[in-house]
Amino acid sequence: MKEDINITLPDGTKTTHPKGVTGNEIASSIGPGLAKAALSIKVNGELYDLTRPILEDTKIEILTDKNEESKSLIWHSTSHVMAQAVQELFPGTKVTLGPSIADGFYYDFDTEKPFTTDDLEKIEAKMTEIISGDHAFTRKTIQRDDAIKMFKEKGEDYKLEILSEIKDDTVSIYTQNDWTDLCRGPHVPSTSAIKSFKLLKIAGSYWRGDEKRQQLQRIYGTSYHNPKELEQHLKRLEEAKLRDHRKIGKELELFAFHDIAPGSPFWLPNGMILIRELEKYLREKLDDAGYVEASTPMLVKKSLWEKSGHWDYYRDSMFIVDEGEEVYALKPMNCPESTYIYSAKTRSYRDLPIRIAEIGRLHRNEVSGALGGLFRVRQFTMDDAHIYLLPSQITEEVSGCMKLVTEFYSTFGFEPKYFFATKPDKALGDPDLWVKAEVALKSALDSQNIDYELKEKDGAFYGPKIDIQVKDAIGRSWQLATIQLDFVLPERFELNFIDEHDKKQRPVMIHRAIFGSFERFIGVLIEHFSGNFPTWLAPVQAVVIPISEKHLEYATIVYESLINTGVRVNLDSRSEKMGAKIRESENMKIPYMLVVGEKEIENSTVSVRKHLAGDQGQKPLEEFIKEIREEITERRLNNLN
RNA sequence: GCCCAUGUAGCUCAGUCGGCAGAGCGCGUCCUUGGUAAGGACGAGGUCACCGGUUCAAAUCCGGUCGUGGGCUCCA
Repeated sequence: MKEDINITLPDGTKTTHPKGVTGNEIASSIGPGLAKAALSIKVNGELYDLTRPILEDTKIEILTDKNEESKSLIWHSTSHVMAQAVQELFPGTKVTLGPSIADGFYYDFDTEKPFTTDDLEKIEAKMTEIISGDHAFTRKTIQRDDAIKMFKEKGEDYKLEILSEIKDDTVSIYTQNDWTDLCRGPHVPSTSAIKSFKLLKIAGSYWRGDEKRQQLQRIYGTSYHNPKELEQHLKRLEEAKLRDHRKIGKELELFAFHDIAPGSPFWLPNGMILIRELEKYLREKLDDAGYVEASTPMLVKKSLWEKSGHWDYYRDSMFIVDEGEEVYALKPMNCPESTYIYSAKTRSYRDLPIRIAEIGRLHRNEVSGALGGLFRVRQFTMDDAHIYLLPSQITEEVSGCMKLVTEFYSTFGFEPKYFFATKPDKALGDPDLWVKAEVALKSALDSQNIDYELKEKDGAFYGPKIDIQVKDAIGRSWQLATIQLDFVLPERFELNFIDEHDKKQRPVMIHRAIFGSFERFIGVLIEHFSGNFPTWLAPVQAVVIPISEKHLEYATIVYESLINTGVRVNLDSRSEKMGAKIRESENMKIPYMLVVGEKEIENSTVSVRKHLAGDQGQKPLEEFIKEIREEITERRLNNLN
């Protein structure tokens, strides 16, 4: 006789089922509607196939397409269908890995001939055919040795490599429509759960992500149970494209790239305004936070890089200038040179912490395939700072850095998220100092009640760090700021200070950046704001639009009063119709358009039109000036995004 | 760096089978003087990324170089 097991439903209801009951059976016992909608079952927190027997007392949850988690099942299942389609269409193709990812799935194939865009259509057609067959995904547990035999017969070398790494005696395989893959699962019950899918792109990849190993062909796709969701997903991709900083940067004349300097932006006057405003804001903040500013040479002898260790580990990414007698290199980082500012004179413990900021232009010879718009460049400007301090000052100083970062980000509407990375296996520096520093960093986080994620062993070899990510207006995360402790550089450059007993001691060093690089940060800002910058950042803050030539005189008065109060304003005196001028100003995303005609001259007013918000009506000129000045000075967000 | 795609006017892009280089926007000149997202006419503007090959003939086909875009760390 079969024994019974107790199943607890999410609402707390307890039911009894025979041992070996499946998710399908439980769902049916609850209701036919649920049985039909069910995609998977969560057993003690682990996802199971609906056909997999449950063997012990447990809490369960039946998942339908309403649950986010079930999406990854659909994606993963679709990747199997795609792999089947590919192998049917292109015999001889070997399968490798095909996981679900953030918004879909991919599968990597080893194939003689790379796929083309036309192939994608063929593969999609074949997949549609397979899916319409309503084939069940069936799980089978088999002996590892049997699996090895099976995949050997199929010539699936990559699966054999995976099998050789699995230590269990048994492995699971999944079959749909006579096509079988080694897979941990779980899967949706049947291909019919895949209601809509799309293959998105073909890309190259490497087996195990290792460029020294076999080059593979990767196909990305996504799929949904609800066709509407696919539509929404594709729409989101379109929207992200509209925000692309490369597109907006061109339209708003912020920067340009030229073949003559791959990976290095040419900053156009409008983009330069962004840089200047950010620098200005940064410097205000740094002054308040007790920083001093320095500037170090861009081109230095290689002996510096030998001393810092970069020559051994970083040389491939450095631009080297060999002018005959001496080899120089363009600095890829500011830190080694910063130590020369510190050691320019004897430091007392009373002087610490010393906070040295540097807006430093750096060059890194990134491989050509890594470049991308402002996000990955060869020349960039870092908002760097190096803080020299006593070990006992770590908590307070790191707290200060985090406060600075948080304040900074709030100005842009970014929510920071913190990551605490601890000592990696390969680490240099005094182990005692590592322990103390990690405790100090943790207490800095705790003292400010900051939620953070622990990234164990993810610190730099020279010290633990706190990384800070922000989420932008459409929910994407960006890693921008970092606060890193360094025990190695002070050692290498023999930095010291005189302590209260007149003894030389070694300081600790903090590297910190708030927005990382101006280039990347501006790229993120462009996409975050969709180019609709808050007024304080907008390259042109207002444009005066006279209705006709008759109003040009008054328009000039308006224009000059704004100029005189420091507003970046244009006067559009062309003989165009007002509608055309407004259209162009809207396209250039200028925050304020000031229309002036007969009525405005009579009343000494301006008609204010706000970007994306439309006509705001008349307002005395003085009032408008006061308001825009306030908005700019307070660096207010405009909430247009 | 590697795989795929791609490069035509300042910008966005057409260019079929290899047969005289195109459009819209922008720019210049002139006309027009207007009330909240494009007024009109005329005109200038090209080493079809670069180098080589095939051909009577190349933007178009082939090879190479350079640039750009996507991907190459989401673990059966």
